[in-house]
Amino acid sequence: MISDFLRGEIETVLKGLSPAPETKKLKGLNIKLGESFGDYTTNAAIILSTDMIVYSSVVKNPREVAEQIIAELSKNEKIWKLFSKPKMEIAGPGFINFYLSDEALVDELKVVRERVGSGFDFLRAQKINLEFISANPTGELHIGHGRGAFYGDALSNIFSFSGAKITREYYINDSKDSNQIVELGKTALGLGEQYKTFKLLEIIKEMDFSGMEPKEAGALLASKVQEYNRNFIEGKLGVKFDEWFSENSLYESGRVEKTVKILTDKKLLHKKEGEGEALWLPTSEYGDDEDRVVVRSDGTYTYFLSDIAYHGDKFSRGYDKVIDIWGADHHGHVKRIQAAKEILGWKGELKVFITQLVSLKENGVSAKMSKRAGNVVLLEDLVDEFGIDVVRWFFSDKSLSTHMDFDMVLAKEHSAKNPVFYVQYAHARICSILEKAKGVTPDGSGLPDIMKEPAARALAVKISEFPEIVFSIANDYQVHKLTTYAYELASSFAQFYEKVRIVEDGGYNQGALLLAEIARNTLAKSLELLGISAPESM
RNA sequence: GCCCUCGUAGCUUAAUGGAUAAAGCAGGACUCUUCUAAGGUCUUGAUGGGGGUUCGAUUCCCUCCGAGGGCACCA
Repeated sequence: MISDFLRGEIETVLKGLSPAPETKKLKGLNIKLGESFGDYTTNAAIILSTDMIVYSSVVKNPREVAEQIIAELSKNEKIWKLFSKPKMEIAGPGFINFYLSDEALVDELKVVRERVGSGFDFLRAQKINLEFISANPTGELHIGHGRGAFYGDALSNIFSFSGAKITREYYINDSKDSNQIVELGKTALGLGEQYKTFKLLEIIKEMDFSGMEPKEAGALLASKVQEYNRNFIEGKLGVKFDEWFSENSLYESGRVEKTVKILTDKKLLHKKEGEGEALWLPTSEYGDDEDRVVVRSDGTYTYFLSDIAYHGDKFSRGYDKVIDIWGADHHGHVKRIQAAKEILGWKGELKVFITQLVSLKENGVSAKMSKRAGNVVLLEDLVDEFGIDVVRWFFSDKSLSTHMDFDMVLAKEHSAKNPVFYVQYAHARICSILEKAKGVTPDGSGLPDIMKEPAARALAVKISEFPEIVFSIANDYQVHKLTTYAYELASSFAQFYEKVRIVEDGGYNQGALLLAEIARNTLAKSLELLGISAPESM
């Protein structure tokens, strides 16, 4: 990647300066992709300038420092080839802007072309487990689940595409002894109201619970609900999992029991004065607000205990990284599970991402969305109403921490002119053009020529950003950057399309044809990673 | 009361501490004899209030105001 290479070279130059900047300062070094300020831009001279002024006997301003950096970089043959001297400019308070040479841009295009097919190796050999959705088997998925679902799916795709070995996992809270299963059973038997929804009643109607205890009825109903949810997730949402992990299996396999034994053997559990026979794990010594009960006074196990057993199981499978994507209502669990990891010394990294809830607006008034109240908006209804592509885009173009306002009225208006159609339309357009040029294999010789056209060059630059975007997301998990990128890429193509004719009288503009093809493939890959279809005609 | 998020244009959202705060929708004005006008061009319009750190703050810190979520021997 060019920005990566550039960063390395600039750091080398900076470290070679006298006096050398503090490491702290180097952390503020930026290499940014830009449009109005060069293809790449850096603040190297600015972050340094205060040091220079303080330490050097000769006072220098950032622009002077920038000149010095450019002079050093110019001695580097590779840099020279990439940018060439007149293409490094000082601007503003001392930013250095780099303009790629056309040759370098063409080379980069060819790299992207190949990588779109083969993938990257940013996360090569990393084993990562991603657990997401994990909706309770007590009801259908609501729109809040959509965030974790689409985010987790796209992030998994991007990790895989970056060379990691991914396990997508779904945890099923089907422990037979849990209160929620018992409550579900009561509802099944007509003895309770918990989790009662229209759909649940429909399912109950088709089943026979006669003669069952609440516990049994609940377990049976939960398995039915789970089956329904799984079909929905795999079918309508198009989200696939490698592992559907049952909480109950942890009990059946003795994993939970074993966890208690480990904790007991290590003398990690304790009773509390005046708090009965309950056994506590001292999570407060590891950052949690208070200690947590793992074995209740009556000897039964808490959810936290099975969760420890579950995470212990995940880590025992040898992942470099274990990622949990939880809803905002679980944020209070983050500290305790992190504490459990410290206490038990699991090897590897544990990351927990919290997806903020989706709030519902009706006629401008915010309404609550609670699974147990009647006021639920089901994800399935949303998908049926707007289509999976629109819903995925709508959910994926926002950062996870955004408190998303879902206004049904606005969404309906929005869907007609949704950005996702714009992106898909650009893809379909290119396909249509390429169809006309079927049988023509552009050899790439026309590429340097077409770079002289600003709109073509701008498109090429946008395409060359693709590796940077993937790399960036693989490292900071900000999936929404990909929707932004896909839109910008589509927009760059639309502008290119206005300016450059690809199919000409009796022939083709070879450079433009190849550029369009690369744009198409990059666009298709971006959509694929997001789990959104790339239609060939619209 | 404590903890976690969030507050940016009329609306929905962007912006690893950087240059003129960026898009879409909505509003206004143009643009098809041309490979898909679901397109292109131009335009109106914003960082909740107050302090602080910094050469530079939407971003970091403090405080106030407002919104959502969580504070079980439920899951």
